[in-house]
Amino acid sequence: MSGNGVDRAPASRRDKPYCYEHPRPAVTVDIILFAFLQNALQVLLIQRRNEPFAGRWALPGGFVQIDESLEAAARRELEEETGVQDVYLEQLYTFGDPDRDPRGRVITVAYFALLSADQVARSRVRGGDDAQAARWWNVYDLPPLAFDHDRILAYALRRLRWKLEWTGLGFLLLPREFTLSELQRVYETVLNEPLDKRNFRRKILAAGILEETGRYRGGGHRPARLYRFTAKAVELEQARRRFP
Amino acid sequence: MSGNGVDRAPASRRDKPYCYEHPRPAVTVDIILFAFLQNALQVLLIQRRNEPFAGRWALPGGFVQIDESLEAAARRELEEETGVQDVYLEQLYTFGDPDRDPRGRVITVAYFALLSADQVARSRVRGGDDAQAARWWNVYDLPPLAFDHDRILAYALRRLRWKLEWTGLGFLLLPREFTLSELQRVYETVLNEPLDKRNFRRKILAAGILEETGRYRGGGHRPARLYRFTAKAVELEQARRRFP
DNA sequence: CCAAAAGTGTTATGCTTACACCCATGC
DNA sequence: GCATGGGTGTAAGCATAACACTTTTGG
Repeated sequence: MSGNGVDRAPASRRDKPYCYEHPRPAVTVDIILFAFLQNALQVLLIQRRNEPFAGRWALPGGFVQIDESLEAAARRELEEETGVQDVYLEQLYTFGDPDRDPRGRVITVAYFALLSADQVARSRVRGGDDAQAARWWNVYDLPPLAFDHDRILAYALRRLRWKLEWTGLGFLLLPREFTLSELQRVYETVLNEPLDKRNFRRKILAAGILEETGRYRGGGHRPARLYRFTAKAVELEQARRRFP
Repeated sequence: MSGNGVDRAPASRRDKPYCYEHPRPAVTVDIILFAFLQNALQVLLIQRRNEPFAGRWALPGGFVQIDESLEAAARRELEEETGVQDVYLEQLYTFGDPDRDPRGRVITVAYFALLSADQVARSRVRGGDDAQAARWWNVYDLPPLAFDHDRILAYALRRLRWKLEWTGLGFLLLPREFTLSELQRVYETVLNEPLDKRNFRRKILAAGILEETGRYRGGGHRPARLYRFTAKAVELEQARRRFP
């Protein structure tokens, strides 16, 4: 390994002042932001304003600043895009094929994020500098995507499914208080298969990560008990000797 | 996102000829190479020759070339270090804290690899440019490591354990033909707990990824049947709707 | 009283675990 | 013949999966 320092170039080259002995890739983070809206699993996409892929939809993301961690970069992008903080975030995979971006070598670290319904309500979704528009798309009905973002998204969906099959973290997509039927609908939508009501309830309650609020949601018919997740639910589920 | 091109600087600055508008991190791959030697789970480390951490042991790795994929970089490093090809390789995680390398911003994509006993036998372990020495270390008895490599290694071990708990891929650490007792010893060593012989055999045979060779290994006492893994074993186990 | 969603238990099946003795060989 | 590792089966407990009816409310 050789010198890793940076040299500021003289004023005559101020347009490209960061110089290195060897060529370096650009490093970005891309965020796959899932939310559960209108009874559907949705993902946030932004429409690109510039070439390449102008007009196409893409995952939100941006360059990693030189002095911020990867996760900090992901959180920053996420907040820029939605205004929301304290989002459940998890590193997904790093995509670095040399030709994945026609402008040059760009390595992207993909993060996947789950936005609760409360957070969606508080959020103000907007495009960044490079985008005309930002909106939620149903994951089962997506437009063509820019770059290799279809592949990244497919992978994120696999991971989300795995997560819900093996952990009880589905409540991260719901509001603070929710009914078991709502939670079941989340699982059914993500896993894309129907689940047995009694078995679902037994299993999710046995996990010990939910507690009753004592309140009820009346809505036309028999009121449903409201639950919330316990303070240590996320931690507990993460620790359940699964991976990662 | 702004210009991503590269400018070759004039001859006067030929020492650092690659210039960019914004500062860029260096990107490396690090390999956690596991093998099962002398009845122990071992990992390949190289001793650093240069500062920082001169004399300390570190994971093998190196810079990602500008025109190679991340996995290709990992395979190249692996072959440089060991001379072995066709290794089982899997992306682990990307570590990118700003201060993980005192020389500057270095983001590393960690890959973990499993070397079969045959491959170990064929390999010629040697240090790279930057190393004085390379050798195998028992994972349960490691020296202090350079950078954040202890953290990376701990994570790799967690992943390996998870892999062996949930898949039958332990044979990747053994020679082409092996006995069930040898396979069990691999699992016990990696998981660091004793396993029941009968249950282990039932489970591993039920997975349908092993077949008898018809041959036996005599070694002092009652000869043991030799098994090999089937051609599609790796594929099969990967596909078993687990993650990743 | 009817529509709509909430809520609730039991049984059968398969998987996991625990556990102890005989077998084949080399010396 | 004995020491050493190879090889085998069964029973109990536990988790999963399948399955249908009653309850509560609003209109």
